[in-house]
Amino acid sequence: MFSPLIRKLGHGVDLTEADRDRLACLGRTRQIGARQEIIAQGDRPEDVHLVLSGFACRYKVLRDGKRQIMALLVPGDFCDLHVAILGAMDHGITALSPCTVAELPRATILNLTENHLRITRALWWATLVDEAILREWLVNMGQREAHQQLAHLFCELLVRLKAAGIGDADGYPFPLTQVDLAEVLGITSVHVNRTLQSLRDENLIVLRGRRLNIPDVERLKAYCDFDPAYLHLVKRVE
Amino acid sequence: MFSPLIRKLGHGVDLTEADRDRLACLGRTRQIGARQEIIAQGDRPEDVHLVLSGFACRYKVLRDGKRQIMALLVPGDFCDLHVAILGAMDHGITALSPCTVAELPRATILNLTENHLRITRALWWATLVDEAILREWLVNMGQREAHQQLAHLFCELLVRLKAAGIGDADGYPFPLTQVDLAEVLGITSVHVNRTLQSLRDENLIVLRGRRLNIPDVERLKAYCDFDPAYLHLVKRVE
DNA sequence: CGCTGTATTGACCTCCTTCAAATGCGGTGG
DNA sequence: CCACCGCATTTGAAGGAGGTCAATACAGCG
Repeated sequence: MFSPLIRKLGHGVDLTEADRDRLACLGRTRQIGARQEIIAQGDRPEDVHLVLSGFACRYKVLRDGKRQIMALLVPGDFCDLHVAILGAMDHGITALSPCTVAELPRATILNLTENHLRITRALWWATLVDEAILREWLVNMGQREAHQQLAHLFCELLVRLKAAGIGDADGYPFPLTQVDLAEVLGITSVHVNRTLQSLRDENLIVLRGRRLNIPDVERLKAYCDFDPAYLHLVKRVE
Repeated sequence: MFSPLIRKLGHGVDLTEADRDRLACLGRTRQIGARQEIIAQGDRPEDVHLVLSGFACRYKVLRDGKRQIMALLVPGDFCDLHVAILGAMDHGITALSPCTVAELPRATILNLTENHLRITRALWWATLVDEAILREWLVNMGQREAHQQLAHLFCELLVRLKAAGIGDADGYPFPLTQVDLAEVLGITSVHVNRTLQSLRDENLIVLRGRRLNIPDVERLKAYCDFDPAYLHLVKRVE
């Protein structure tokens, strides 16, 4: 049930069989429809939420109504591991597709982290990877232009989804609309549309029916100068 | 000596007098010249670095030579609290002005966090605030245009520096060049220049001799829709 | 088979970039 | 105190990436 999480954490920390069992079934799950709010800005959720299936996003809405998506959450990603420390949520979380979400009582998490050093490290590792992704997104927005931005995002998701056990070597389910993509990259949906078309024309991607395929992964990576090191998902030689 | 850190942490967690003493003098300090590297990309530093005075930045350089600054580090900010978990640095850290940096042996940090729950929480809180700042920067780059971006950055620094005990109610030392600013915001230095001029023309800021003054803080905040909640520096009513 | 949301297109506009040159300024040495 | 150097700031002109607005086409679905 929690396999996307366990799978992902395995890339950062060596968990024992017992650790895996402890993580294997905590709390209850909830189904969430596409476009439904999971956690609202300002909330102080009692439980920690974990995405088990589907896509969700962190976002902020400005006073003028513009929305920026600050993270895409895929299976194995936590929504709000931080809220216990920080107090209220300074942003919202919404499902982009139908989602299954686990609700872990805060006490369970606290108990785990107090008694199991390796699990604590694994969770900390996960939050640091989230931060590293955020940094790379900043680079993406600041220094690359639309074509490379999109390509880079597609490459990132390929790696992240593989780590969660989703999709295959050259494609994955992709429920985001062009408006969603625009809000991720900080550009217009009109411009996303035109940029996608040109990527398609160059046969760098095939995006159809809520699924993305990448005919030549190496070519796409080269196109946007993608280096997966920041994801910390490849165990390095010590 | 460590007062900027202690001051800052006090905004997030209630430290006891004893906790403060424990944080008050750890490890040795090092002077770093402006434009000197503090930690290089790919390093695996043995010590944890903490800025005590001056400004530094996190950055990444792309293959084509373009540089994106992903964080400004001011007194009280850690450079690499995360590296112990994550392995190698996936980015570099450079001094933007002459800096004093404390080098805390990793063992000291580990020891502190193993034995003092409140300090652990405080350090964790600090990394979460860093992450929250990163998210807001993403919003800034994605949704605001240059004028508001700059204004927002200036407002953020006013609050952060005050929390570290630097500057006064309406201004602070500001050693960044226009090129640095450009690399923070993901725009050209030429455009930074023209944008600064127009902010000056509207008397929203006074930037001269490496010092920034804000004649009317409320007006500047309103101008860029600044809400300091994301900094988690104001203790909220429970 | 109509409804609703998403994708696509066109025309026009503007913010920001690019390139290149000029000006200003703080520090240093004479 | 002045001349000079290197760096940062400023300016101009021209071009391009991306934005805006609004209409149209399309697709899934009850």
